[in-house]
Amino acid sequence: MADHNNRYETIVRKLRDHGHKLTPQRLAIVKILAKSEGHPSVENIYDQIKIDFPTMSLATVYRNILLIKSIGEVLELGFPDGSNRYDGNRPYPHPHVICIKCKKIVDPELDSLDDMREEVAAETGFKILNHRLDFFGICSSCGANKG
Amino acid sequence: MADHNNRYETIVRKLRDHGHKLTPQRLAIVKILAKSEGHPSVENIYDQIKIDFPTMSLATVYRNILLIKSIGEVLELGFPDGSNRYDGNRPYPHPHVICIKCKKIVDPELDSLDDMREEVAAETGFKILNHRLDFFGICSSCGANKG
DNA sequence: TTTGCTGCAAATAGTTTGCAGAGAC
DNA sequence: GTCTCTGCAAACTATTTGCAGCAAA
Repeated sequence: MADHNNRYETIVRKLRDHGHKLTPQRLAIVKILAKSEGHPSVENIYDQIKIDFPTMSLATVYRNILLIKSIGEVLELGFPDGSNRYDGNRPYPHPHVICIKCKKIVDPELDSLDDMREEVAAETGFKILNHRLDFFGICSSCGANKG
Repeated sequence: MADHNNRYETIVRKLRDHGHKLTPQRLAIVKILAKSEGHPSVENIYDQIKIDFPTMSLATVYRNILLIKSIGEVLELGFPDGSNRYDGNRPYPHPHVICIKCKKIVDPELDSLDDMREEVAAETGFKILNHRLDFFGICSSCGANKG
């Protein structure tokens, strides 16, 4: 998809503009982040890259994700159980719907959140900088395959 | 406050109904959960109880919170950085506003969330079971004391 | 008296870090 | 040629678990 190529180019350019070197490992990680629809995990990224780079280290994945986060080009979805999922396509806060069975993560369309932000700011006196909204449930495929 | 006493009684009764023993350590943990407005952390609970029970173990705090969670009487707010905060007053999902400076957590009043749940369910085909909504920002006290 | 609970210490697991060699520019 | 990056292994830290003694009911 054209969007994914754009994302790849955008992130690579931003890395270069910030003076970071473009190693093959780094580019492989960027490529996966840019082209994934499915909010991959660190392990997921690591496994995909090990096919082409058998010596790839998990530490390198962690370090590069940290770097790409620092330039604002990936959204980290950390969960309290310690799992992490990454969105390289929409690196800004947006709601997620998570299937608790198959762990699929979907981006719903919701536009009432901006109103809510203002409502919360007005009510609490906080200056709101960020937010996180997750819905947990059962997706239609998992709901159909009842055990 | 009467509400807090009610919460304490409710949780103790539910523990007894489930056949759990009422040890002094357990009751001390319940008391803190029931009376706290401020969403305490495990360390926070631990430190408060050590004043009266110097031999109290962190493991006991963890085990009892797990138990109280299992009977649905405390809401665990786990954060991706590994920190945890607990709400023994409203043990059901509700939005939170978190100050990123002083770590204060406030419960805002928001009623548009139920509509959102239905909207998401209709749009994605998920059966929504749970949700989590956090706003992050600077509270008015921290905003006033600019460094 | 029975059974579950506590305290201690060790184990666990995802992530981070130190270091020496490799490689982008 | 310089300076960052990588891979490996060790370190880190919040939480969990095994076990022996203790205590609620």
